[in-house]
Amino acid sequence: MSSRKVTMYTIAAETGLSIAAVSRAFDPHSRLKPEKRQLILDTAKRLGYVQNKMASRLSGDAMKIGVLIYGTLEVYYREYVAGIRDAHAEFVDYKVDCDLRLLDRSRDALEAAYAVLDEFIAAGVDGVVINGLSSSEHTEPLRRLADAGIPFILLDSDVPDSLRSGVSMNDTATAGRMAAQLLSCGMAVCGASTKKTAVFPADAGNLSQVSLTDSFRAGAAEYGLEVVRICDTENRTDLAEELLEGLLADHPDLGGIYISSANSMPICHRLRARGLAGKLAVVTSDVFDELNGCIMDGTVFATIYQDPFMQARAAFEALYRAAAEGTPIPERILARPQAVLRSNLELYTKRH
Amino acid sequence: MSSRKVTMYTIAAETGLSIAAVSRAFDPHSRLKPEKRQLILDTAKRLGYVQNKMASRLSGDAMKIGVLIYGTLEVYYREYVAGIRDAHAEFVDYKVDCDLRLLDRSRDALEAAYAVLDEFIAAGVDGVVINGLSSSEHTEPLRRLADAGIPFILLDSDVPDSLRSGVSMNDTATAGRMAAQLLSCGMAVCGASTKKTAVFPADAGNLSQVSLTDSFRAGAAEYGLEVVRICDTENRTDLAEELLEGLLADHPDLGGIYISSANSMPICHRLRARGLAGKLAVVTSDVFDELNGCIMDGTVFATIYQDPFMQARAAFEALYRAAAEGTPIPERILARPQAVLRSNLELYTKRH
DNA sequence: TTGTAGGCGTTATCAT
DNA sequence: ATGATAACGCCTACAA
Repeated sequence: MSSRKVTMYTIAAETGLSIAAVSRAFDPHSRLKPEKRQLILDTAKRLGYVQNKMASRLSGDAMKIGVLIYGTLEVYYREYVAGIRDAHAEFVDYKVDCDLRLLDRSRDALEAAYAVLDEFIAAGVDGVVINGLSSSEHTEPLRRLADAGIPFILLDSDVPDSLRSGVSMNDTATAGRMAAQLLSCGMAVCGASTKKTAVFPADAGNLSQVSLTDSFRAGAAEYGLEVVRICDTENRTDLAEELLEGLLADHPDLGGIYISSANSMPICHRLRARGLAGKLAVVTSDVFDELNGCIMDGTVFATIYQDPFMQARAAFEALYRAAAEGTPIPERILARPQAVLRSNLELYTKRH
Repeated sequence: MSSRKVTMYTIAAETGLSIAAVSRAFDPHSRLKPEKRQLILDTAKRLGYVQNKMASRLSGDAMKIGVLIYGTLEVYYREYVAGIRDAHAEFVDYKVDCDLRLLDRSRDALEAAYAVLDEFIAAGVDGVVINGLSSSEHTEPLRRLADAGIPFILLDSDVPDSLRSGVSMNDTATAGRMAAQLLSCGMAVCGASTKKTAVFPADAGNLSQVSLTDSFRAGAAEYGLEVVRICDTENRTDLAEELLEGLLADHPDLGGIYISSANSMPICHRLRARGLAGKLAVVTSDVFDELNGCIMDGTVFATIYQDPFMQARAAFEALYRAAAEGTPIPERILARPQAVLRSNLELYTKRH
């Protein structure tokens, strides 16, 4: 079939120039007489030459990407870890190392997390992925990375003034609207008597949560729902229950609830205890073992999967390409939120 | 920072053996004194050695994967092409070539498609992806590939007795159940007066369509729907319309329709013309430009995206890994069907 | 500015 | 059975 694979040598032979000249022609930083460069680039195009990044990385220096996950619960950050490992596996042959640090808020102090960032700086990593430092109080330590010239991507939620290179997160603008439409469906199925709904965000200090609440509001208007209350749970289990009780007392005819955080279990339990499971439509976020039963028995009508696996995977990949190929880091990498109902839950409970 | 990266040379130095011996130790086909091999494998594990497939492919022979798409409409196979190109791009550095042949049923004869397969055999490709030859009448030409010892994966639908290595398709068992649940939601939202539904499969000779119909039936039972008719459209536009008229004549109180093929436009047009748009719940398959308007205006309540991009991508990847790394080809590669409603349609109408 | 030569990690071809 | 050694495709000092 046709001729041999066209390499730099093919071009060198064609043009009568040296292999080094050909190599330099493709490196903008390298100096080469413009006419020679042009000749090389032209014949390269004519011959259909494609650079083999494999070979080029082979002789290049190894690089390292640091990952800091400062998580809350293992079930939540497990997918992040899986996504990072997957991306690393894809690029490991290109001589990328991955320094993955897993800290748990319940055991490890915030200082430990900051210390990891400093270690990354000291080690001279080529990029960093960070999850769990998503509020403006962490701006200063994050900026130290930026000051050191190390690009970093925040995972899950943004801190715009941290000078991060980008964010990899769920498409919250769409997810909230999906939640509204699904909730309206669930309410129709439940036979809710009103269009009254309420939202339970995790924490008003988290920009993703704010965006979800906002886009849910927009979706509610579009699908004819009324939003009677926003119940900020401050990430506390007890507060979530308390707020639910107050909500139901004030609105006994409530038709639906959207829980934008992963703090849905206490609410589901209260609803069951009060015999309201299935009488009220509930839309939640994320997929995790504890929630599955609620979806199967109808306590929860639908949940929105935020694809943390892809979020993490894409963040790592962007940093690798930036370091290895000079590709600019996109400011926003958005994962596609997916509707999970009883009929397709099974596809989200097992490994990829 | 530990020591340097551990390579085969590290192991050779550690064990005092030659680099060649180390290389052989990892190749089962290569002969080497068992004790030496064991020593090498042990120290490799101890040192945390990981093989660099990049370097190994560098010195290895180039390979080629053939792709035959015998499609119906550009909008349908465009995603297949994109998925193939994406996979090829990921592995191009590993010296894989991709011979992509695009035929169109409306222009190219079946013989042309068969001829492509023979060309692949003659060229000695290392694997083939095939779409559009998904009925048992094509068994014989497909077997010629198998006889030549060339592994191949069918895309979209299976022909079990073709001796294919595997199939890459949508998870039809789940998709049908999703369709049923979504249809029941849509019917609740529409305020349908009955639970009567009907299915419009493409073609009873296509196993994927059969599976979708079956799983829809199962889902219908689960969600309390009645299936009053299966309308086999035989892939014909005119027949679809005709069957719809007959269906509505017999069941004027029909509540919902599930169209498992991509032949949904004629039905949508008829429904609109009869003023039934939005009065009846409709669940369709796939995402393509023409359908978007129907989703936005409520003629179609939901559609099920079958992720042809991933189907193609995964097929190519499986063949590459089989040829390059000896990984066994999974018999079934299943893409995750996704629910697309008005609120998230936008995420499916633009490029990845 | 340009060319030569060595190295990156592995496999394959020769000898031995 | 085993060990040198030459590719593989590219980059980069180093030299000219």
